[in-house]
Amino acid sequence: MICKRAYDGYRTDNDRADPYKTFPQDASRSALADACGTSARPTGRDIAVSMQVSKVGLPLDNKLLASLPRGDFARLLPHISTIALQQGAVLIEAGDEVDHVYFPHYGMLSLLAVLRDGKAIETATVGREGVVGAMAGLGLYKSLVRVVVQMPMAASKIAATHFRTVAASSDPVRNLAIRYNEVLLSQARITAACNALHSIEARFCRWLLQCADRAASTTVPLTQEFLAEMLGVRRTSVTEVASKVQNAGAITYSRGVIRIIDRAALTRMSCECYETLVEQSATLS
Amino acid sequence: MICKRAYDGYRTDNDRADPYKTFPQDASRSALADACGTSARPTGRDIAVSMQVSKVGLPLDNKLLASLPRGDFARLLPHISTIALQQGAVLIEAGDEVDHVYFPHYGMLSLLAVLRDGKAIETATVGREGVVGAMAGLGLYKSLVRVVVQMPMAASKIAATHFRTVAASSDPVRNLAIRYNEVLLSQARITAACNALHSIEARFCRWLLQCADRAASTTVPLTQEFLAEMLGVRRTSVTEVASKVQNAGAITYSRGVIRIIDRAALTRMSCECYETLVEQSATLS
DNA sequence: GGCCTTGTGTCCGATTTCGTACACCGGATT
DNA sequence: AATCCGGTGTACGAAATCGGACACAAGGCC
Repeated sequence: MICKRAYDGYRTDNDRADPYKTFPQDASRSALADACGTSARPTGRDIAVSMQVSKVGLPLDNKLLASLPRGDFARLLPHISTIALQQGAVLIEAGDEVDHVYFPHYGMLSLLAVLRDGKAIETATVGREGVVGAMAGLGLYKSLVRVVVQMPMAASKIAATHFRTVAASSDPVRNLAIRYNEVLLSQARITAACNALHSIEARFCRWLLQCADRAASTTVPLTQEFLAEMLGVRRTSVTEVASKVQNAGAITYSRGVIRIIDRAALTRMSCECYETLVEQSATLS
Repeated sequence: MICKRAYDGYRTDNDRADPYKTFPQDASRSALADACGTSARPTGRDIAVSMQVSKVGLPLDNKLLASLPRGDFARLLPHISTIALQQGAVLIEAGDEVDHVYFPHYGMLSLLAVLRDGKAIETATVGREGVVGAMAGLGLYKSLVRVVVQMPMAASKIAATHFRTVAASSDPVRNLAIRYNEVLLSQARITAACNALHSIEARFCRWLLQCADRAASTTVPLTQEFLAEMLGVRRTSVTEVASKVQNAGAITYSRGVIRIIDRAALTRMSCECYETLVEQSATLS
């Protein structure tokens, strides 16, 4: 039963206790979800982890943070800690209180709508151009979506209370949240249309393109099972289209790693939605 | 070809010139899309149209306007005109400048994502609990969706420039826009999930329930063709499920009028999304 | 009354996607 | 080297949905 697969699989009792929950299939991977707890302000104490800075990036790698006026950014900075996130981790669960705001440095988060039967489906993705949980700084306290980590990544993390305080007296910070929310809205709408009108093959290709952009790489480290969840289809359907796309020469893949060989071909096999997403995102930023 | 049907059908050259565009099939209906131009403040001049007030409602019929503090509402009021809208009218076209903000008094608007091939699909609906175009008051000038009138209705209309001016110095007005945007986001996400995971039958039923709520009536004045557009499916698919739902005793219908006979049965045949929509909307308001 | 137009019903084969079961394969573990 | 397990391939019938064609029916209009 789908219900069982999706729900029990993704939310065990263990998961609930651990804020950096992992999907079962990731249990065997190296546990790199250790919050570094490094203030971005380099103090003596932090020199020890400076090696990790290159690994986890800097707050200014996030485009929204980078776009803030110096003064406003400076007010957020003391509250920022940098955190590494493990692939598959559930950053925020649907229905939970949003108590932190996350600004990705690199990598990709997915926002999933969660149905009562436990099925979950992607409604938007967030990379270093965005933020999740920012509306918690403007009065919305409960998340309506599940936020999962699509690939190993790092982010700046700010307690919602701190973010709220700064936002209350900083127009740029408030506007950042509002404007990015508009991007999320646009993405959700396009996803709604795409889900209703486009084939699995087209959606599969669209998703790979997005993901490759976010990874800034032609290699996408994802299993077909994972992808099937995102697209809301059977795993075997993904296998079928993946195989077809591979035969067409656009990608190769093997055991959890998909490589894009011919981006143009992939674009041709995808729907217009990829381009629309890029365009609208640009328009709104 | 769907493309031809949807696109050419819905945007002729005539349509472009007329701000209150109508769908072709509505051309024969009485043209009641006359903007009343009545300020809600009853001046002597307006007594002549006071008969129409009961027909078109009052600004305070809109729940968002009604929720505003007296003072803030008073600042919007001078700029409000009341307008009647014809079923099928396109209030805002995707890509167009948003130069007015609309607060429905009753009835229902649909927000449609428009694809390049002209196909359009519903991503959210707005009734008297909401507003469209409000983000134009916060820096977003171009609409990313098409807004169409689902049933004869009336709304308060404010020039975006005026709304912007008031919003700039009124927290409640600004918050209203931001908060309602959150509702639209929630709706779009649920729609995305529903489109991907639920059957046409379930979505058909969900839509009727929503529509009936907004109409505050058990009668929904819509053709199957129209509904098919909203759901992004073939007209004949709608006929099939409509017939099935009618045989189940939940509705009766005939030539553009659907009547809900057994709401409980209809709810049972619909997906959870109807309830989720209601809940999330309540949570966010 | 006859004629259109619009809305609905039905039928057809084609295609996509589903649900499920099971085989296979490769890398990690032991 | 043997084993295990997560990831992938495949097969099959069933169901949903599509695309398109066409017939029918209700109501307005002449």
